[in-house]
Amino acid sequence: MTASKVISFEALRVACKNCSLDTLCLPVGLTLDDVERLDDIVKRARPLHRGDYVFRNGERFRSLYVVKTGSVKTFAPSPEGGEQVLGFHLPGEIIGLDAIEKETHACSAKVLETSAICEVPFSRLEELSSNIPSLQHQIYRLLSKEIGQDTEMLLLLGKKSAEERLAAFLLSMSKRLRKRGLSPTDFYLSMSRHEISNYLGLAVETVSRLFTRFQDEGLLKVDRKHVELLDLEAMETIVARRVVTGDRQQMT
Amino acid sequence: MTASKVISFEALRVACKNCSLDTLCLPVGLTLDDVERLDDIVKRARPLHRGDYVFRNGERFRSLYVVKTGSVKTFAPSPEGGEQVLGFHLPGEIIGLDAIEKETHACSAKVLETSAICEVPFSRLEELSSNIPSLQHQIYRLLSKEIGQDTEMLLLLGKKSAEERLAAFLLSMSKRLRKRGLSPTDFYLSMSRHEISNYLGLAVETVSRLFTRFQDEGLLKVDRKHVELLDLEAMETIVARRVVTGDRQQMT
DNA sequence: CGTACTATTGAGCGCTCTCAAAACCAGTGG
DNA sequence: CCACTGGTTTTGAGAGCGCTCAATAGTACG
Repeated sequence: MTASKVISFEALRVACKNCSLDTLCLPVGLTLDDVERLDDIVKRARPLHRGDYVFRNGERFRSLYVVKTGSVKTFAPSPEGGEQVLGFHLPGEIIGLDAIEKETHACSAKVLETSAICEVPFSRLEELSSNIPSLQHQIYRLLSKEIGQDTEMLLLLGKKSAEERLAAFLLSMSKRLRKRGLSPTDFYLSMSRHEISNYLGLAVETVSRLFTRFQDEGLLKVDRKHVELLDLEAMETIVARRVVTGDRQQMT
Repeated sequence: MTASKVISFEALRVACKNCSLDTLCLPVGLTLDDVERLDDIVKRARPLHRGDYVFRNGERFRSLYVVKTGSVKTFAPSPEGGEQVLGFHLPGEIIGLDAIEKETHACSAKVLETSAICEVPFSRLEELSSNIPSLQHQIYRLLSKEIGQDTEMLLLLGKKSAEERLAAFLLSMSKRLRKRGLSPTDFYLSMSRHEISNYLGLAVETVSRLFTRFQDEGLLKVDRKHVELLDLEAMETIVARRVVTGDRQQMT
């Protein structure tokens, strides 16, 4: 909490000319000067096209990447050619956090549509964070947040039915779009059914059937990649239904 | 990489009188002086008994905790009284990393057997890390590692069969015990079948049946909580078998 | 206007869950 | 020492969810 000119969230957004820098900043604690220094190390967003890689499994880790526009999927290619989709990343979200430890990317990242991606060289970010405590704190928070999200996903995959998984997925998209000022009820999915099903640990056919069923039940309208959520509340109910399957007591 | 007296891994272990400090340190980059300062902020390990809480869901986040001896389970209690087991933590492992962001513990941690737990006040650790770049780096790595582990677990729950899950669980225990210098093939499980099944997203009965089957197949011997792994290689094969279910190609 | 891919729909099967009961274990008090 | 009790673990039988296989429909692109 450096005393000098602490900037507001809005000022911050303006200050971030070339990148979704607000992802890395908190609305408090960073001075305009700090933001400028941060801005300096962020490389200009380069536009990537559908199918382009942001980074590949096995590459040496050098930078974090922030999605500015578009969307990215991360996935772990398995030897036999199959892949496990690990996540979908929307504007404002950071990818590459899992590679810090081993200094090698354990997964690949591919853009799903034409996207602008900012590169943040990690070593320089690290240096900078040594000198700006609130930036350091923000990075700790970011990493911690990622852990929290993984934990939620873990719960989803471990304990929830196909229905609950798809509902949770759609609600997650909805909330993240809302956060970026986009419509939380009317959007296009940039990923295929196959990718969704892979991500959710389901078969493509199951996902397809569920979309149809949700539509029949009036929860949403779906046409190809275009989704319109009609009853967010009902979907919340589906997700919250049962957190744990058949759980009697538990001592310990 | 401060030039002065950089200590070795062994020296480090010796220097850590009251805690598994090596978890927080890297064998390189920290001077003896650094380690002492780190040691100063770590509170003496207090012994907890089976069923005691390290922290509870909803409590304000103040500290990270390092398991020195014994074992801990973390879990997210669900409203209806059920719980979702999030992880089991062995000596040398850190818990609480997911609470940094929200400054509130989103899960609870309970010791499974008599255990010694070190407390590391996070704000002091954070301060210290501002002044010791290599400590900062190590914390980034720790957080990143946690993300990587969650990702692996995610893959496990999303895509693997009951058989593969239990094998992966046992191998994970085995590897972690080996890392601490304990027998990787002969050990006692401090958690109940119920907790294992909950963790793996399976029914208790399924886990029980699998233990029996693994034993029949000569993979292990099991008696109550005592497990003896007889064929680590075969178990590795089971886990690696199929990373992704029914995955044809995938374009994009 | 085909070609290739993606999405949907249908039928059948298998893995894992659920329900139910028995076996086993640990601790308690007679 | 043994019966009693509450708990955990094991074992068995049956059902259902979601997967697999297969075919059809719809869509994008050359």
